[in-house]
Amino acid sequence: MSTRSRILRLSRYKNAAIRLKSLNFVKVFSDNLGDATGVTASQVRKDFSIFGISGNRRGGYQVDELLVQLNKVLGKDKPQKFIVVGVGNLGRALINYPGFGKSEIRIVAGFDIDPAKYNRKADAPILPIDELAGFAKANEVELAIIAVPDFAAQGVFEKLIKAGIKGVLNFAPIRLKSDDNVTVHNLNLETEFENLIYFVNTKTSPTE
Amino acid sequence: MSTRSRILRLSRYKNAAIRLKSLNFVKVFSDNLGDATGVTASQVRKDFSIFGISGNRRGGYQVDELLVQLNKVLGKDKPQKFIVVGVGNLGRALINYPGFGKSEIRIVAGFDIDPAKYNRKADAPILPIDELAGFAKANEVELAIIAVPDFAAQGVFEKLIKAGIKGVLNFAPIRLKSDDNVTVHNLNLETEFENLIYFVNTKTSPTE
DNA sequence: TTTATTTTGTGATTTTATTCACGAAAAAAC
DNA sequence: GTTTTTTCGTGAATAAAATCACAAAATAAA
Ligand SMILES: NC(=O)c1ccc[n+]([C@@H]2O[C@H](COP(=O)([O-])OP(=O)(O)OC[C@H]3O[C@@H](n4cnc5c(N)ncnc54)[C@H](O)[C@@H]3O)[C@@H](O)[C@H]2O)c1
Ligand SMILES: NC(=O)c1ccc[n+]([C@@H]2O[C@H](COP(=O)([O-])OP(=O)(O)OC[C@H]3O[C@@H](n4cnc5c(N)ncnc54)[C@H](O)[C@@H]3O)[C@@H](O)[C@H]2O)c1
Repeated sequence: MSTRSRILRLSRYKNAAIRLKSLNFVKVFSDNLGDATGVTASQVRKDFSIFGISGNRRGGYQVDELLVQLNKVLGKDKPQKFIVVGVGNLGRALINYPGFGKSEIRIVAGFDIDPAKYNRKADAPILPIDELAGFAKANEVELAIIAVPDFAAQGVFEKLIKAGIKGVLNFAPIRLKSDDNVTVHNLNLETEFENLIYFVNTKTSPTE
Repeated sequence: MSTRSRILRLSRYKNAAIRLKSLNFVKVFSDNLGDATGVTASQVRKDFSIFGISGNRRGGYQVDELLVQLNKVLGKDKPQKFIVVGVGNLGRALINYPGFGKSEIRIVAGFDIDPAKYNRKADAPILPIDELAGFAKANEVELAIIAVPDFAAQGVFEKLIKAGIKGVLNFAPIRLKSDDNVTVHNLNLETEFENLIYFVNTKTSPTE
């Protein structure tokens, strides 16, 4: 019923709806959302139908109402707290990114092993890794981002599990395995680069 | 024949093969690669079969030979030059990432509108955006990364097209459209966060 | 009010992707 | 040298995803 790509599409519909709302749309049609996200109108309707999101025949979807429903499905009707482990180039970019603020994503702390990174005064404090479990429990955080080097990722993952973390977004280029207790999404940027390279090379290749 | 997710899998097989090679494996089986990447062995063999990558019955695949073939399919048998537009938090993280060096991905320059970012002396110089077209043509770069704020992304995209860029990896949270001349991969990190939130929330939800 | 038009919602159909299953080849064991 | 074991390669079968197509509802027009 709920596959990864279907949920990714719902997020995109939500983003498209936000954009259309900012252009003063009051209602949108499946056709608009399809155009904005690059899928067919019936794909949009089928996705909505599966989550019980309904509109009005001939009237489309009320943007405000649609956003409420999408946010509800996506679990974004309440703030979601994340911690970041590894405050290097990437970790810092995520912590400093103000765009998450607009959404309900809150990065509440960073953890590192390098004392030079510590900063207890920042909005999202940067703390020693030893304080991870205590912080996560005290603040009821169950989502984490791994942004440490590949060789450190498995160890950090195990610490996160012990700290009661339930979901991990892993940027290190190794595959961490999900299990019943912890959902892991591995996001390998290098793989995304390679994918682009492939499609550019095959399209421009003079042999076809 | 060649779909996006199939190519993503090939990249993962390649990464797995590199890791197994570093563990002194000389040959690998479809079963090993499946385990390492989270797919079935027959998926691995089918993917290989589609690209004419073959091994030996009972002997599996010679790691070195496999890597040569995978790199060839993926277009990674030669260095691939990228430029980054927008040298902010994310752009800087990408430019400074040494991990791309090991692979054949080379970020050869950054471009920005903020003079405070310029630095002609760096290995990958940071240059004014006006020099983009000249640089891209002089250095035969056809791949680019967009790491500017959302409102600037469409404008930058059009400049990249004029500069003869053929492939774009877009980190700004708006959907840029590919056409026959330019391949675009939109990578929305917020969407990835939302996806994780959904799966964690639905799994831990006490209602099911 | 009646008729025409538009757009949803969803089963039926088609397309695409994955897995199954087994013959053939290669290596190992006997 | 023969038999057994293992693993590939791939066509056939199954499963999953996307699209089609159309009745039903809602609105607008007449
Ligand atoms: N920067 C990029 O653009 C980029 C691109 C692709 C992939 N990645 C991946 O993302 C991850 C982070 O990359 P980065 O460029 O930010 O690396 P980085 O080296 O800049 O930062 C890593 C940080 O992790 C900290 N660290 C190391 N071991 C730790 C541990 N055991 N516990 C807590 N903290 C620890 C280090 O002190 C450092 O601050 C890496 O796995 C990298 O391969 C990064
Ligand atoms: N930082 C993150 O973790 C993160 C997370 C999700 C999405 N993103 C997206 O990635 C993009 C970059 O994010 P960031 O945090 O690095 O932003 P940033 O504000 O730190 O940097 C943006 C850079 O782009 C430059 N710029 C602005 N307009 C430009 C133009 N027309 N031409 C050239 N350069 C221009 C700015 O001078 C700045 O250096 C944004 O679209 C953001 O939404 C970032």
